[in-house]
Amino acid sequence: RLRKWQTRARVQTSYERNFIQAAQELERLKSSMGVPRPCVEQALEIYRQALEKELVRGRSVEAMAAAALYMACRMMRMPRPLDELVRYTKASRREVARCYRLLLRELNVKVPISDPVLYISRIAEQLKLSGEVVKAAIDILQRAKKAGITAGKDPAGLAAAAVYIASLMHGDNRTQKDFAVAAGVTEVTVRNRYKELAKALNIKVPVK
Amino acid sequence: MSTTGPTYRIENIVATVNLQVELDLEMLAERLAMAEYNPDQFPGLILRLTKPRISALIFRTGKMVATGAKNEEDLKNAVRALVKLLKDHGADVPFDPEVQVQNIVASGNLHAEVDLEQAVLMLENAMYEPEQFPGLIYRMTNPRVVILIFGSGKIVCTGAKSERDVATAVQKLYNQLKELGVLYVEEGAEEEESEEELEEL
DNA sequence: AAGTTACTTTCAAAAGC
DNA sequence: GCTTTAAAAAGTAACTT
Repeated sequence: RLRKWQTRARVQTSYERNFIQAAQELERLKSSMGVPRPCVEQALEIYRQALEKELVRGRSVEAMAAAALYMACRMMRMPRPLDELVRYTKASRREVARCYRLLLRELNVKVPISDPVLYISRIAEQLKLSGEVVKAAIDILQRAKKAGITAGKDPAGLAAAAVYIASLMHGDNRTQKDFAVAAGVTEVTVRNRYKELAKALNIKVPVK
Repeated sequence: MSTTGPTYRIENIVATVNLQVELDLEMLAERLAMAEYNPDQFPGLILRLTKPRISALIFRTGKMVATGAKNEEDLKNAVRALVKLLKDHGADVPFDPEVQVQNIVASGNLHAEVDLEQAVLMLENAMYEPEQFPGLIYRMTNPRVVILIFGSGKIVCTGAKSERDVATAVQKLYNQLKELGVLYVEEGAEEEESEEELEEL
């Protein structure tokens, strides 16, 4: 056994072993969550940098890999909510969030500010909405941002409400709950954002 | 009429007290009805005072942590009350133990809305993740405090060891944000905000 | 849909796991 | 790192009524 250990130690450092574990975990997340390959590749690069800066010490490979993937998806402009990502890992939300903050601080990476517009496509896909509706929703969000009513709000909730309003204006008859589920927020949140957006942007919704 | 600069109010003071003597927490827990003591869960005995509403964590080593005070006066009164309480229940503790303020939490108001997206791009050591928390988290270097900044202009300052640090930090934050041009006052509300917070200093 | 309660974030100290 | 205390901010969530 000693010889086997020596052989392994010679060809595979702890760094490499850890990296391989992370790569396997990211591969698993990719297939279970349906994350695009570019995001996984970006996550691998982030994880590699984290390993080089020894940020993985004392932390679980799963938590750091999940945090790297979360960051990678945002960098690739294909954000996945942290709460959704956490459902596929055995690491706790708290641990993943802590790793993410560590990566933000220690790596010289720029993660774009979370933009509610990026949450529209996923909602639209799930509800099979038209390009017209998507365009209208994007316009609503841009106006909302100019009106200064988006500060501190969950981008997913803002996106859900914008798409809901855009759908109503295009004669769609799906409920607030459909949009809430698609966005991963509650109906209460969609309703609150909807009221604020309609009021601030003077949006009149056709009474069906 | 002047809703000029920023205002703040101390919400909580955390302090440590060193009684310099070993304490029998088991005995104290038996004699003090209001005491909460679950050594399996936490090594400290928990006492909640009601006069000034302050909570104390008392440890075997004679060290304690007092939280909940809104001013130094309440803190001093609480320490006196705690000392008397412990003495009355068999613990031989000194009358005026050493008290050290460890952290001060204050809420505040910049009286102007803040463009958090712009602010996070221009401030060093700032983080803004609306997906997880509505406030921008700003780590100020000097004074060394952490400030949570909300879009409404309301803030929370924590980590300060003195009220002076809070005052300095809040004013400095206001100046920095103003300089960065990320503060906005509602067009028709330059001089309002109805609330009664005249007692903020 | 309104209300209530409760959790997210930040901080520091204590003793011990 | 965790456990426990307290407190505020604004948003979101989960129950009740």
